[in-house]
Order: sequence, then C-alpha cells, then structure tokens
Amino acid sequence: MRRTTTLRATAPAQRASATRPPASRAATAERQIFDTIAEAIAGRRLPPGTKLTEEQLASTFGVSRARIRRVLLLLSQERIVTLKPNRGAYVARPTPQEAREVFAARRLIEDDMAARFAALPPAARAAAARRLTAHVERERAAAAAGDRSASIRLSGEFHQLVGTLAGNAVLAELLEPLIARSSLAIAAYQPPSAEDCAPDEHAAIITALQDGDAALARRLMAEHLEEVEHKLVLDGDAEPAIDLKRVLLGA
Amino acid sequence: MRRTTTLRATAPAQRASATRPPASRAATAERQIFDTIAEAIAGRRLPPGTKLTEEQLASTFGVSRARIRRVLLLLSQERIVTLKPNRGAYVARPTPQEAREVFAARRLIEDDMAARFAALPPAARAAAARRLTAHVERERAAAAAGDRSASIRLSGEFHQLVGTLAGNAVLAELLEPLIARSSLAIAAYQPPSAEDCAPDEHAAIITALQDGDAALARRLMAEHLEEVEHKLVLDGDAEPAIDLKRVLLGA
DNA sequence: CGCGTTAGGATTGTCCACAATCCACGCAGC
DNA sequence: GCTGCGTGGATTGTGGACAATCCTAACGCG
Repeated sequence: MRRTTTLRATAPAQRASATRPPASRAATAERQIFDTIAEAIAGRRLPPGTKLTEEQLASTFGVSRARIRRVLLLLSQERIVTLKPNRGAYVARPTPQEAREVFAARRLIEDDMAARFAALPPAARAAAARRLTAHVERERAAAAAGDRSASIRLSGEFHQLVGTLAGNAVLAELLEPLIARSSLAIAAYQPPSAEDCAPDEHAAIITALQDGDAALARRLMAEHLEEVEHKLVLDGDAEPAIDLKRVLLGA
Repeated sequence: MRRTTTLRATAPAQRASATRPPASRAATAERQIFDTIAEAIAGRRLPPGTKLTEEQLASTFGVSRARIRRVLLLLSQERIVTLKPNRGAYVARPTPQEAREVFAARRLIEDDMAARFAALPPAARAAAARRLTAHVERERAAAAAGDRSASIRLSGEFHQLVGTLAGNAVLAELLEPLIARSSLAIAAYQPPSAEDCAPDEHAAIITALQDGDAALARRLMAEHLEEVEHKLVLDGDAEPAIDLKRVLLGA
C-alpha cells in the first residue's frame, strides 16, 4: 500500500453560524469533512494539483464514498477543487489571470466592508473591534509559536471576520471562497522566500476601523491586499501545453 | 396521480462558456437540468416555497433520482433552493433582510463592472456595446410580444452579460447567483401592480458604457438597481411564526 | 369537543454492487 | 530503439434496493 496523504483530523473552527443545536447529524458530519479538507487546502498542506482519491478520503474519514462525493462536489463549486470527469478530484490550481481577478474581487468587496464596518454605530463598532483584536492576538500567538499552518488559517479568518462583523451576510458569504482561492493562489505563485501576511497590518486596520475612520481603513485594507498580491509571481510561464501549441503554430 | 408541476423543457441559453465540444455527456445533461430549473425559478414560474420533489423532477427529466439530487445540492449552494433535511427541497424564500443585502451586493459589484466596462479599450468596448444592444433588442421583442417569463429572463441576462463583457470572470461568477436571488426577492416582495425592469433603462446604460462615460454609466446602473429594489415591499410582516411568539411573549 | 397517540403512506437518505472510463504498462512491428 | 496498439488494474459514475425519517390522518381517551 502506498503512503496515504496525511489528513490529520484537526477540528477546524465552526464554519458560519451553527443555527440549530442538533441539526441533522449527517449534515454536520459532512460539513466537518468539508471544513477539514478546505482548511487543509487553505493551510497549504494540500498543494495545488494534489489528487484527492475518493476511496482514500472515505477511509480516512470513515464514511462511505457517496458522502465524500458530495463534499467534493461542494468543494468544486467553491473552485477550491477541480473535478475532472472520469478522472477524479484535484486541488485546484488557479491560473495567473484567475488569481488576479480573485484579488480584484477581494479588493472590491473588502473595501466596501471596511467602509461598512467604520460606519457601524459606535457601541457595536467597539464590540466588533474587540473581537478583531482578540483574533489578532491569536494570530500573534500562532506566529510566535512558528505554527505556519495556523498562521495562514487565522490570517484568512481575520478577513472573514471583518466581513461577518461588517453586517452584510451575503457579501460575507461571497468573500469566503475568495479567501480560500487567494490562499490557493499564494500556494501556487508565492516564492518561498516571501513572508506571509503579518499580524501588524491587521492591527493597524483594526485601529482605523475602531476609530470609524473609513477613509483610512479602506486605504489600509487596499494596501494590505495589494501587498499580498504583489508578492506573487504571476507573469511568465504559461501552461507548457499552450506553449507547445504556439511553437508549432509559429514554426 | 396529481397534476405535476409544469416544467417545460425550454432549452435555456447556454450557461457560461462551453469549453469542450464533447465534454462529459452526463455533466452537460446535469447542467441542462440545473439551468432549466434555475431559469424556471428566475422566471417566476416556480414561486418561492414551491416543493421540489425528487421523484417528480426525476420523471420529468427522465433521469435517475441521484442526478436530481446532485442538481438540487448545487441549486442549494446558490441559495436558490433551500434543502431541509429529511423534508426535501423548496424554492428559496429570501428574507427581507437577505433581499436588501443581495441588492447591496449587486450595487457594489455592478458599479465596479460598469466602471470596468467603460474603461475597456475603445475597439473592445464598441464590440461589447454592440452585443449589449443586440441583447436589448431581444428584450424589446419579448416585451412587445407580452412574454413575461422571457422578459424577466432576458433582463437578468442583460446584467450578466455586462458582467461577462466587463472582463472579470470571477466577479461575473459571483454576480450570477445574485441575479437569480434578486429575481426570487422580486417574486416574493414585489406587489403585482408594479411594472418590471424596462428595456429603456438598459438602453440608456448601454449608451453611457459605449461612450466610455464611466461616471454616468455607474450612476445609471446604481439608479436602475435602486429603482428595482424600491419597488419591493420589504418592511412589515415578518414570519407568522415569529409574530406568534412575540404575541405570546408580549401578552 | 379537544388533545395526545399511533399506525399508514410517502419521501428522503444511505449503501452496495456493477458498468463505464481512463491511465500505465508491456508487446509487437518498423 | 522508437512508435503505435492492445490489455490489466484501478478509479470513477450510475442505478437500484433498502433503511430512516417525517407528515397526515384517523382513532381513542380525558
């Protein structure tokens, strides 16, 4: 037997809000599997291109293949996983173009969210800022402990949290897969030398949000996202197959 | 046998781009079913709350229940359909809050798209504007023919087309379910007296886009969306169940 | 007469076995 | 030695059967 891909069952943070206490047992189990895989991908323990065999996942989580199948379908809907017919599921590899577009979409949405957050009534704003501050503390702790995977996850969750607290749930839902796709783009295109997203920038954003300084918050958020994007190497080396075709057509 | 819900098999416009000519036969069949149902919902032939029985859908489309099941899962991901565990699938009924948030998200995204479109290089912009104009012609024809369902569908497709032509595919993907959800909100909250989206407003937007007048295009687009939203009656009458509870608590 | 209870029927959820598809390897032919 | 073509093994896709769940309605009891 070949060495199976490691998928440690770290219980990830609950996704969205758990409305119903009991809910459906099956549905929650499925969500846990979803979150575990999504988190492993976002945390870059499963790099782009990794094959996700149904059987392996089924035995890993101790469930039937049918359930894995549904989870993979859901993951493919978020563009985190690519489903090739009769070939199986693979961790998605965004194209440079797609990566740029994802970041553009994030800038648009998160700019609006920053403005929205800053416009919150003072009391709610203060409470929300406290939650953000507590979150950044956890980011700092993970960074200090050298836990790279946790750092990455928490950094994404920071942005998600800003969106959730900003008060438009629909926009926050749209943001969620974009953050995951960003992480995928980073995994694919960030040179190993570059540092990840520092908690300090997040802290600066919080200060602006807390003060209700919408203009500053938006500027900092935009700069923060641009900085992350600019660390990526998105030019050059297109797909080898395409290159080949061009060579043949050009020759 | 009871009268089955009418789901005429009008072949809807191809969704996104059909990259591969053969592709997977099953996948395309599934997409067709998806599109047919989605279009029936968006066209308000299936109003919010309608029960979507797996068996009925399966026999209607002549496929197995398993495939219907996948389609319903996908539809529920787009928030067009609500999946209640052990209860089945229902056409979603957005809350007033959700409806407002959907329109807010649309304003944000479509404002950006209008700006993007207006900033296109002149040649591409002219070509794109021609496609929009051709589309509005079809809207006019449907309106003149009194085909309400087609009018609604084409009106949604206009916005989708602006997004597609504006050049950010990721944003255009995000917009798609938002348009469907808008249609659902309209079905739920627009009084029967109100008129639908008129093609003339679309034509005015096209002119501004064509001229590269970003400021005007953005303003017209924003006004257009606001007008649609303001026709809805989103205040008052919360869920009856909630009302009951409040009465009991208050009494 | 109203409420709680309990079968009945229908619908959804799950699993399992089989069919279809595809890649990798090996082999003949040039 | 390289190219092209079958064959084997593994993996995915599909259908059908069965189990679990829930609503409806009738029934009996207080």
